Amino acid sequence: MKLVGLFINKARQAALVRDLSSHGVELRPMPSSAAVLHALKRGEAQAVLLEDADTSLIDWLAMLQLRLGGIVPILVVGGDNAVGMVDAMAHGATDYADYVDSVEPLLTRLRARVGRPQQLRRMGLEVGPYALDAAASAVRRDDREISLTAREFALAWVLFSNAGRVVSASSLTARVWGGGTDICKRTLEQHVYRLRRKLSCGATESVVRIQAVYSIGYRLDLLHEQPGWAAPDYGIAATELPLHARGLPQEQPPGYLRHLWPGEL
DNA sequence: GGTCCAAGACCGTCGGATAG
DNA sequence: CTATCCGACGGTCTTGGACC
Repeated sequence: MKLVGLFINKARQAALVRDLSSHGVELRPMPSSAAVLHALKRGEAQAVLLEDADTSLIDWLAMLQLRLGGIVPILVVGGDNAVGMVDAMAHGATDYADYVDSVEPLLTRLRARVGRPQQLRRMGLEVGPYALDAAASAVRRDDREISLTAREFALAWVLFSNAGRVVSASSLTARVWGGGTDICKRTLEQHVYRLRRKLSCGATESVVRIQAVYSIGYRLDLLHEQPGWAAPDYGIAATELPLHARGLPQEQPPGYLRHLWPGEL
């Protein structure tokens, strides 16, 4: 069995490479999520191993899930500053295993997942009148399909899944293009511009707005309250915040975001 | 402290180049 | 032809200094 992996903790990475190797599993650590995609594209691995390392894990999962479409198993190994199994699974991990004294729990998970047909864990998002279908890379509004390119859909996914919250430009780049890639800021702006045009195209009124947050990133806002969903309440008026923090949400993710599961699309 | 202004940084948009 | 990337340009916003 061949794996590629992303780790923050290098000592932990070395221990895993050694322990897995003794059980006939080859783990190749990668420098970035972009390198992981490249290796998978060349058929050099059957699964991806990620270290549960706080916000890095969420970025890795978002990027890999969007680009792999659930075809390749993504297993998460518990680590320092872990976000935990529930959050990892909610963000698209195929499975989760702790690695404390023994590599056996991880091996068991690997044997159960690698080489078996994958069930897509999370297939869609519903934000206000918009529904995002990850399998089809499409966005629907009021039964009207908005056709997006792969990059545009990846960008939309990250923004919609963080509706009402500011996503930094660096985080957007990491999630859409993968960490380690050197993407010009103009490229991100160009894709945001195209996405804005497509989301508003044909609609009688614009319901969402991709708001630039000066020198920080972007935030997707829902503009009109409708039955069944509500605008986010940031708690503190933006004008009460210091300049650099205006637009940053102060509370939990908004309630109008709902993940869609197979059969709901 | 409040206001004005200039400089620099940033953003939105258009259009061209390149690769598949 | 389409998707992606980047340069150019004009408009907007932020910041810091000068002045009252």
